[in-house]
Amino acid sequence: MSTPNLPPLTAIRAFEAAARHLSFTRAAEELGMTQAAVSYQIKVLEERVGAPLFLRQARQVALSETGARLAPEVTAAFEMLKTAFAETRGRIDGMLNISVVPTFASYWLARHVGEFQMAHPQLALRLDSSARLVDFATEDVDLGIRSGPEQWPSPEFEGHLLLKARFAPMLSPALAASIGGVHEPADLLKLPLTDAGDPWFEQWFNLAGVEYDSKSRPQSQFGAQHLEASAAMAGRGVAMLTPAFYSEEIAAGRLIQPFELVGYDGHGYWLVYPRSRRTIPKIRMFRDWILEATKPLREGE
Amino acid sequence: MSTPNLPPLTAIRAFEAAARHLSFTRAAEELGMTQAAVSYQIKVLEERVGAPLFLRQARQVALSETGARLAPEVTAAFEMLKTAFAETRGRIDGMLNISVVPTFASYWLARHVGEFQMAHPQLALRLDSSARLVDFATEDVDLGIRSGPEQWPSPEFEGHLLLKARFAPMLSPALAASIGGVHEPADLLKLPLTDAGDPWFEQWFNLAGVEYDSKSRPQSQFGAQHLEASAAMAGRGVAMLTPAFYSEEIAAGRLIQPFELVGYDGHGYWLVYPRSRRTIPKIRMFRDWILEATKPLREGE
DNA sequence: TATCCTCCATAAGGAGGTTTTATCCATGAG
DNA sequence: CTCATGGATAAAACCTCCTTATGGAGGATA
Repeated sequence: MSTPNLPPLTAIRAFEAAARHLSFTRAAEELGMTQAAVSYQIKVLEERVGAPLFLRQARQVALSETGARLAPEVTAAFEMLKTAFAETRGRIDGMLNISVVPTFASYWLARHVGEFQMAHPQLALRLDSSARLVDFATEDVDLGIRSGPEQWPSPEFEGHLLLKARFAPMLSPALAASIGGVHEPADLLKLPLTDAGDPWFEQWFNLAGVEYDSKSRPQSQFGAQHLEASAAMAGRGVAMLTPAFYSEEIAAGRLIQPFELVGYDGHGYWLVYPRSRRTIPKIRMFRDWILEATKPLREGE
Repeated sequence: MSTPNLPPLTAIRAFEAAARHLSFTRAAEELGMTQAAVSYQIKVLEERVGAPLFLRQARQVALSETGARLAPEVTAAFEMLKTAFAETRGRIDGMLNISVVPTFASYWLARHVGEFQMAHPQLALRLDSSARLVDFATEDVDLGIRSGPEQWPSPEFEGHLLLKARFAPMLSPALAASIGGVHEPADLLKLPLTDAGDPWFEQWFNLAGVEYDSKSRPQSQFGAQHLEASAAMAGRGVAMLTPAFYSEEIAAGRLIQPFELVGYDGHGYWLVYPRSRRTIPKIRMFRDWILEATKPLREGE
């Protein structure tokens, strides 16, 4: 079929309201405009349709036959639109999609997200844990938690530092025992490293006064700290981890941190989201919550 | 429920088309606007809704979850509107409402309307025959056929003279025979008149050189000529009728017009309709047809 | 891998559709 | 008869919406 080009939508909307109220004046009130505007729009529509839609009677208008046939259909269509957008609004407001780097997801968020859900039970949370860099334009994500350098440099994104990514070597008690205990930093080099190419190793050993060259090691992949942690707990090597994440593992004896010395290269975990969306309630709710909840992580250092 | 105020309708329309095509460019083509305009409208809608509706991917856009939920509903709503207006158009274009004064309806239109319907079978005709003055604003009427004075005086109505309302006395043959035949105008005064107050009687008798004073007679009601005609044919009196309407009755012997003398006071039968609607096809069709079909009535005099 | 092509985003500017203001008219009520 | 209500209309202001122009990103092509 060809294009039966609809009449101007504003005119249709005016007609719809007027048909419901059988009054231009009340329709104008509902639509937040003047009676004159409604009258004009109805006239426009009547000219477009080629027939009167209302019969102007004394002190009131009545639907013409044409108008009477049209009105229920039009009202129904608008009803559909209204409910569709209302539902959408409800769904959007009630659903929070967060893309989180795996490490943060596993070792902090997983353990604390319950607090947020208790505080905001009306919000459904959907966590997507992936190392992929989130693109708010391409993916369906409200908030991201990413690791990145000191200043999150972007005019279009808002960024909040959640936690500085300090690091220190960790390993399983069994692995330490296998070489008679780890007493000085150099001892660690007697053991396998979970990700020898990680520049953190070089930085930390340099800090500890031990020579170490990462250039000769395999390339690291950043952001997979949780995998290294698993390997370390399994006793497969020494991992360079962020202590704040693993206090429970240390307390439980699954990991030990042989030295107090921690490195820091300016990287951290950031909460990020499009600046344009910073005032949306659910965004603010989560931001406020997580900034408060992670405050101990930042203060302790 | 409160007013869930819809987002701008133009934005919704752009979204609807874009969602169907999964392309802003093609949506713009369909809507007869530029891609930039669609992009802008989508953006407006996304800001209103508070969530992205499309995921901008390379060389194409995809619906976001929100968009995907919204799209079918919105499309359905627009579909309703389109079909509603399309049907309305069909019904309007195919239906012609005419309000006709009874006399003209009975004695001319009824006998000729078949010709019009043969010529335009796609048009459904609805004839309303009433003496009431038609008000195009208050009633659901496309065309009117009324009687009125010489010039149809109105800037907002178009008027075409169909027939001059000449008049002459008529009566049934039986009634004429009852007084031994009608030989001169004054003979008519021996018989009852169907509507003695009709000014036409006064005018005609004056024309005929016979004294007659309508002031003393009961008040006439104009436009009920068909009633007088019926009365005359039933032999109940002499009626002042427009000869053009009753040629068949005369030919059939149901009425006789004893004198050639006809009166004329400037009144006539007019086709009238709102000037603003003069270019509508069905209006033009009927106007052209009836002007042509009534041409003999005007030429014969 | 350099270039082209496609598709979307964005800024600035302007036209035209909407709306408002102000007023008039008709009708029905008090 | 006067007032109140509801709609129509004209003129002018407003502002939304669209266009033009341009840029950027990502595939496609060679």
